[in-house]
Amino acid sequence: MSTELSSELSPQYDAAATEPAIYARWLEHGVFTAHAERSARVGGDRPPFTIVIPPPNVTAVLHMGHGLNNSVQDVLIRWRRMAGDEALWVPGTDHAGIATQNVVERQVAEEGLTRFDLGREAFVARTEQFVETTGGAILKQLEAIGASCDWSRTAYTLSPELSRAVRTAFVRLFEDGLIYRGHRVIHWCPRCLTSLSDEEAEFEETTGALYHIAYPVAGEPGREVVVATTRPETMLGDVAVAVHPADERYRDLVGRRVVLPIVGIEIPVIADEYTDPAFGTGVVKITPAHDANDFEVGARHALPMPVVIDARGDMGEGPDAAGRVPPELAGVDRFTARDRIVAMLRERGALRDVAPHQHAVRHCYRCDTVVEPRLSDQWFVKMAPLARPALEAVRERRIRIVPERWEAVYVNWLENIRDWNISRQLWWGHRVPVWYCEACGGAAFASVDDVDDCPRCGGPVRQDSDVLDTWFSSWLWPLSTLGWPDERAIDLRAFYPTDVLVTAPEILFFWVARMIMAGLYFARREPFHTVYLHGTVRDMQHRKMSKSLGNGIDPLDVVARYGADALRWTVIAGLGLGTDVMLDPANLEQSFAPGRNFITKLWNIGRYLLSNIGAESVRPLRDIPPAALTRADEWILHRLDAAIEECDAALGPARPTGAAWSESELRRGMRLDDYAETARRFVWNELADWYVETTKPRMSADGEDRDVARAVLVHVFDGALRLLHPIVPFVTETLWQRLPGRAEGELLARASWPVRRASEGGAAERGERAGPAEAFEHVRDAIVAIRRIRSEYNIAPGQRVEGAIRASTPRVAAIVREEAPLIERLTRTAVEVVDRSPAGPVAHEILERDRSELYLVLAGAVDVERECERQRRELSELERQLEGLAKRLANEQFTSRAKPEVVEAERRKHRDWSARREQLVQKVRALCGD
RNA sequence: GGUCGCGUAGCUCAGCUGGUUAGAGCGCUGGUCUCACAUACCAGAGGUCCGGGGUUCGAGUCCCUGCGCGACCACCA
Repeated sequence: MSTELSSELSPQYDAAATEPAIYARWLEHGVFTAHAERSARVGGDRPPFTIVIPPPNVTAVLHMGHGLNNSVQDVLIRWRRMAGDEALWVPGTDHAGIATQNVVERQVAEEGLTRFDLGREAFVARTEQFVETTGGAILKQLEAIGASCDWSRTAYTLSPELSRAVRTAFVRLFEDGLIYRGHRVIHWCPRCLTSLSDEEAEFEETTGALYHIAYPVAGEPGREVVVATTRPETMLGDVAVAVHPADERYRDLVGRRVVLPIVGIEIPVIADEYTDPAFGTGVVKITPAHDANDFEVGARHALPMPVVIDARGDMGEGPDAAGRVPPELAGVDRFTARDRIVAMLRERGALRDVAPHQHAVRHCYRCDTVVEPRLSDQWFVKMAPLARPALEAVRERRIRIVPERWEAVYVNWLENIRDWNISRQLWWGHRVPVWYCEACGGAAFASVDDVDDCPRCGGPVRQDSDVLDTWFSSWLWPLSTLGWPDERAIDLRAFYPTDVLVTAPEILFFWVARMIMAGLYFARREPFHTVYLHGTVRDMQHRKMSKSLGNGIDPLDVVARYGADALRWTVIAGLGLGTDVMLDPANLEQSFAPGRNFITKLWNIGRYLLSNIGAESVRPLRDIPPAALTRADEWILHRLDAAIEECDAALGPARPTGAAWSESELRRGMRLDDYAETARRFVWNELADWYVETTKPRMSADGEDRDVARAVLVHVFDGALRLLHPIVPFVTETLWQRLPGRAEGELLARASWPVRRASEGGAAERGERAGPAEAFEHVRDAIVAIRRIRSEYNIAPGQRVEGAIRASTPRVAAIVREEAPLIERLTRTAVEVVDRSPAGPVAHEILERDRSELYLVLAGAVDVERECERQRRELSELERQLEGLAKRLANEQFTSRAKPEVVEAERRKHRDWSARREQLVQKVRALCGD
């Protein structure tokens, strides 16, 4: 990039060639690097503004979901950076236990091996190497979409620093009694060969069958009970059948025994409230080792818990299975076993019924295998004590969730929180920092540092072989990336708590809620004040984009074709609060047209500006005497102020003013689509469509006025580029570099966010300026009216016509008269202002006869008679409403019972409307002549 | 089964505490190569605000109900 003043801009903007160079320039100038010492929290003069990235899996490749998520974060970060905050966006990756291990296992499988063939150490080494060579590619890809992350702070959940944070957290929870070893039924993935947390075992609606099986009552030939089950194969592990204690039908059976078909052993009939008498036959089989509920029942009744299905999901061969699993079923896959058992039952006449059954079955969130409930020993975190403060943080508005409706989901989950299974039978991850002494057999202990000898007896120790759930490192992310557990770390002091967390609702429980718990528990502060949950990128059929459906869009492909700006603009402008973004993978052209077209528009405004300014320097706006400004100048400056104000309102406030969000702040801000739309409307519909057009004649005439137009144009375009930079950083930076007066090393990326010009002056000055700005609206209205009539009467653009305008007031007449040249230029209609002219319909008649003459009647905008009618209708409508309002205010019941502020609001409304009526009455009188 | 949400133009959605003529983008129709831009410009068409009832001077907005759809949670075998 050169900063030399150039009057030429290529006719087409070449994003692919420009963007990488601009990005390199930002890096070179260290624009993205945050300086902790500048944070007001450590004595600096800037409020910190921090976002931690939702770390993508280290082996992931960029997809549209990332594109959306990171565009949002970058908009916020760039906005705050320009607004003067010390902005920090922490990037990084997640080691992603199961996901990464699965990838490497697949590689190993291609060599005909399993991870067990390699052995733990070799497998982990191989995974490390794999991550080293191919991992983190996604971070490079984020650069392509313009992410302004502070790469000097890139973090990784399995790095030595973050591993230390993980161990410290584990040890603290362990010593506080919040981590315990539990023996119970958990979700087990027979393919990944590991346990899963409740959140990792996802429900999927499935149509299965409900099998009714007869269990003969022992010692009472001919009598039987029928149980219903969706999983007949688990019957091999049955230890009882249960009925409800109050169920009359089976009362006499309680305490008796029934014969378990196929296995042929006797099991007791027990009474337990868990049984629902209304479901099926009211008798339920109890398989404690393979069903979480049955486990509870089994525990209550001190029943044995034989395991009949092994870790791989095959019918077991272990000691428990002996005598229960028939030899012909041993080692058979659970689903095959189901079919065989059903066949065996049918053969023996024990199958009473098979009915289709709709139910939700849990699947592994990583490989989609049907989860097998399995009795095992796992590490759990006691969640209730952690959940309570997390609930309070949201209830007390120290954290807000946007959009608000997710708050209920959050609260609901936390109120019904269940303990978190954090151990995984994997090899890739943080190994559980618990050691067992082989010699003295004392209690297991946790340690931050590796342990070689038993601290009690000095004997040899053995570390727990499990690893921790990936999310056990992710939940520390806002802390660990900033230096925790070192409480004195400057980043931690300067940037924690962070500000906004941007993510998708899918990981509200997995990640967001747990981060809040961790922040409050380990650092006594909530980790952020805003959770922004955005929608999902979907195709035109509203399907989630996915590899398997082949309906994905590769963001890098979009960047290559239309540029990162086009991608960013399209997703940000299309992102209503909490709504999904629909894109058509089959038609990228159309999907990204809004972004591409808008960027082209910006580019062309830049071309116009530069071709009219050339290498000459331009006076700063503040050196232009206010009296020299034209109506159009005043108008566009006024519109810029309005745009700035609206953008600020759509985006902010950036943080709560107090310790918690106030009621009035709560629902404001984070409307990125409103911000984008406001900026777009300003640039396109106001700056380009109107202001630029008005400057054309001024540019071709020499003299003072040309300089004024140039000064205003540069000022306004500069403001527009600043306003748009967070969304489309590349093209705005490129254009901004070319504006007159740029010094070497000056970058838009760290220029200041625009402020309203009006706010610099006093209130009186603001009011004074509103006049000329409003006057231009009359000119605009006149032009639109003339164009419409020309279009209605099909007058060819080349054909000049004469028009007469009758204005509603002398003031409007004066404005139109003065601006006649401009009106003529923009409508190709010579206009004349007359005091008396034929009224609208008459004018049209003349027009029909002779198109060389066009009579227009202007009253604000349109023909006087229609306008008169319109105003009359409006007045009568207003009067009707006013009457109703008066009625309400006169109503004793209303004024005494309603809240005082409501009554006050109604009174105010009445006053406003009355004033409005006065205005209308005046207008109608002037317009209609009565 | 529980909780929450949604149904407004052909499509995707805005419409705050009820109040003038219900908006935007895309798409569509007609007209223009006007010296920054046809990836553009100008003009326009298009809505019984899901159905029914109620509250109100006034309902897209509040209440009830019916229909349709979605999300999250959940141990009904």
